[in-house]
Amino acid sequence: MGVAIRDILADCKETLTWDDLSGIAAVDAHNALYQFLSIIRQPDGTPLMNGTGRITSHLSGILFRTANFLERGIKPVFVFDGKPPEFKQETINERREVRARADDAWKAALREGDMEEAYKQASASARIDSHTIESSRELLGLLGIPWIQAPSEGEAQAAHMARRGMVTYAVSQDYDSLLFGSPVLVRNLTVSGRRKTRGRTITVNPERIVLSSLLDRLGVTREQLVEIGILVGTDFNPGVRGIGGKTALKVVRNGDFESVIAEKSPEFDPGPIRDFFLDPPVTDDYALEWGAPDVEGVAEMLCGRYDFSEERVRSALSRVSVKAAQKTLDAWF
DNA sequence: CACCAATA
DNA sequence: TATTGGTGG
Repeated sequence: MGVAIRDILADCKETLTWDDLSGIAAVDAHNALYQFLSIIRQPDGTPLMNGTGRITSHLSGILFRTANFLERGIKPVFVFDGKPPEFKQETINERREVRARADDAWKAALREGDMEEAYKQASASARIDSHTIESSRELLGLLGIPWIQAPSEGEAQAAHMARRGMVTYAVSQDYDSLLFGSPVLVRNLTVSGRRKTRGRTITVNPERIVLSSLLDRLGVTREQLVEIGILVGTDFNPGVRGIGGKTALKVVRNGDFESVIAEKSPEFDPGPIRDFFLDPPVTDDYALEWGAPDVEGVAEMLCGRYDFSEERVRSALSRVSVKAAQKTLDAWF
C-alpha cells in the first residue's frame, strides 16, 4: 500500500527534527532490513560482503543507525515478522518472481556495462533470507537492543505495542501500522536526511503521522481507513481496478464500500482482510530491556567474522557507550 | 544508508 | 561549518 494512500495523506503529516523524536521506537524490522539490503550497495549493485561471500549490508545499517538512534535519545526495539496470513501468499509469490526477474536484469545490465540500471535491478532483487534474520538478531543482542518475534505481521505487533503505550511510535516506510491502529507512525527516520533518486539528491525529513488527526482530517473512522486500504490495495489484496486514493475516500465516506466491492469485484470477500487489520494476532509476551553493548562481542562478530574495520566499529560503539553512560549519570543526579 | 576525508 | 564524492565489507 503506497502511492494511492500517500496522496490522500499528503497534508496529514508533520515534518520534524530528531529532537522531537526521543522515546521508544518500535522498528518494523522487515522494512528496515529490506531497505538496508536494497540500498547499501556498490554502484554496480554488489552488496557489501565479507571474505566468504556473506552479505553484510544489513549489519552495517543496523550498527550505524542504532548508534545514531541511541545517541539522539531514541531507544529502538526491532519487531520481526512471524507467520504471514494465508491470504498474503499470492503477494509473496508475486514478489519472489519480481525479485527473480530483477536478478536476471541485474546480470544483463552488468554485461551491457549500464551501472545505473545494474544498481536499480540489484536493489529490486534484494531478499531477506534466514542469514539476514539470524545475523541481525545476533547483532542486536550484542548491541543491547531488544527485539521481538511477532506472532504474525510485525507492523501489527508494533501497532499493538504503541496502542498499549509500551512504545512511543512505530517506525516504518509503509503505512500499514496505521491500519493496524498505531496512534503514531514515523517515516524517513534516516540519519543523513538525504536520498539519491535518479542521480539527484533530495532532502528527506523525518515525518510523523498521528492517526487521530489523520482520521479527523479525512473525516473517517479507522474501520473506514481500512476499507480505503482494501480498495486501493494492501499486502493482502490487489485492490479494485481504477480506484485510487481519492475515489476510495469518496466511496467509503458515502458508505458504498460493500456495494462497490460487490459490483466491481464480486468474487472477492474483504471480510477476512478487514478483520485481520482490525484485530490481528499479537502478543504481550515480551520484555523491553536495553543493555550496554557487548563491545568485545560486537568486535568479534563484525570484525572477526564479517570483516568490518575495527576502527569504524569501535568508533560507532564509543558513541553509544558514552551516551548510554551519560544518560545513567544524568538520571542519577 | 551512513561514514569520512577532502573541499570551499 | 556545510556540502560533496568515494567507499564500506
